[in-house]
Amino acid sequence: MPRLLIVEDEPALRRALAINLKARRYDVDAVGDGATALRAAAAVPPDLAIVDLGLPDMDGVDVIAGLRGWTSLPIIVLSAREGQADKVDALDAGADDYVTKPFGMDELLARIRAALRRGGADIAAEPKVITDDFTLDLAAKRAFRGGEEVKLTPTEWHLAEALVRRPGVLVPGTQLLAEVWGPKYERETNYLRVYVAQLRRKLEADPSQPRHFVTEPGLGYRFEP
Amino acid sequence: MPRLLIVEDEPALRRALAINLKARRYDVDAVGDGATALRAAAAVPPDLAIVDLGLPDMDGVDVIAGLRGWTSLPIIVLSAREGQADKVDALDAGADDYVTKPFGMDELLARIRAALRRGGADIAAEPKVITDDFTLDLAAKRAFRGGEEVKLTPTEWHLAEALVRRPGVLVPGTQLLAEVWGPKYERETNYLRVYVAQLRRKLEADPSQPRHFVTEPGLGYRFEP
DNA sequence: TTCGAGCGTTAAGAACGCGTCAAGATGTCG
DNA sequence: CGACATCTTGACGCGTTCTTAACGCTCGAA
Repeated sequence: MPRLLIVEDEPALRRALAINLKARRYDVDAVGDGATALRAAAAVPPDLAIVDLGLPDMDGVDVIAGLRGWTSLPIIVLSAREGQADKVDALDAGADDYVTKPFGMDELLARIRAALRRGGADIAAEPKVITDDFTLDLAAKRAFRGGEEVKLTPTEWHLAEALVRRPGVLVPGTQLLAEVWGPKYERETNYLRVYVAQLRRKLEADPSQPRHFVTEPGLGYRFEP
Repeated sequence: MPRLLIVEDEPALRRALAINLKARRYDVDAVGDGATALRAAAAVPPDLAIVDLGLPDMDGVDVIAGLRGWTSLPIIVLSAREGQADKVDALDAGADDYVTKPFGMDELLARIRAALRRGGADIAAEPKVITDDFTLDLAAKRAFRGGEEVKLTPTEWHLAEALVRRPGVLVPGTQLLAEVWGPKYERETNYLRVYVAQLRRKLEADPSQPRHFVTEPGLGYRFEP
């Protein structure tokens, strides 16, 4: 499930948000001030941050800027301030969305979904990848084919995720190698051949004629949903 | 400058928006109903769409869904409706942001900047090249002609990209050779003849009378959208 | 008309990338 | 320590793609 970081100084609202979002099965991390927020985000990068503009220790805009310095995760701003100028400042500092208090939980949830969706983290929100032949539950790390569970090794999972994350898109071999084995392995095309073959053997209905893990000769591999 | 598509039925607001955004140097396309919007977007894919929910001919949510069917461009929704349910519906249909009327132009501009920033205005709508005869999806590395997918080899892709990246511009043969095969191959005009012919055979409706990959005798080649 | 230059077409061998298999190396758990 | 799973590495065959060369065509100039 996507990991959310809530930065809200008012304890009542912080708890309410945390409970509501946890009920929606999000992984929630809730902190009360900007410094703690930046530290928490650095320790375990969340998939999305919800930041209150009115914080005790620093301006919310600075928190946004601090996050934007090193990550591109979606940021939703909460604020009681009605002013246009605040909105503009926050958005230009790098926020992705701005919600004015009081707000409804439904709206916030919808905006979270929208932000995660375009952030690409939405695979986490809907962590089940389903095809005609097999199903991958990325969150639970379980794979099924024809009702039977199939066991994938860690490397196989890593490779499968790298492909499944961009459905229909061609991923160059070098990029897959860098993502799964590290940048130094970009030339070890052997690894790809071996592990793609194993994925196909375990997941495809007919491994010799793969329908979902497709080779684009000379270019890379593609996952077809 | 990024291209914006405005879908707003009220003429006064439509004009006001268009004027304001044009003053900000955006390329603006303003239409008054959903059907025209979908047609305009298909003709010239914009970098961002601003959609009013209350349209005369169809629900704004359907416009959003219609756009989402084939493109991932950022969509900002305008609405006078205060209801939570409308926001949730629009966001879940694929909208990226929701602005309630009345709104300030500064806020809208800030939200446009935020949407373009994360959409990566360049990659969002750019990598699809569409002609009467074929479609190239440069990001996904897929080519279609008449609904059927066509396979291009690595070199063919490379050459196609070099031409398609500069629509309507004449590219000298030496430049193409240098870009695809390397500076040392600038005299191997053979390669060009062979591979341009293959591109035409795979993509043009009538390869013997090419309409999109045009030869400029003595000069080079040109891609006509 | 003849000639030559530039372009389109075709075909063949060479080179490359991919799938496959299998054995050795490494790691993990009882 | 041993058993087992996983990862790494090398080698081979096969199909595709690239490279290269030759030929025919058109068009403008001599």
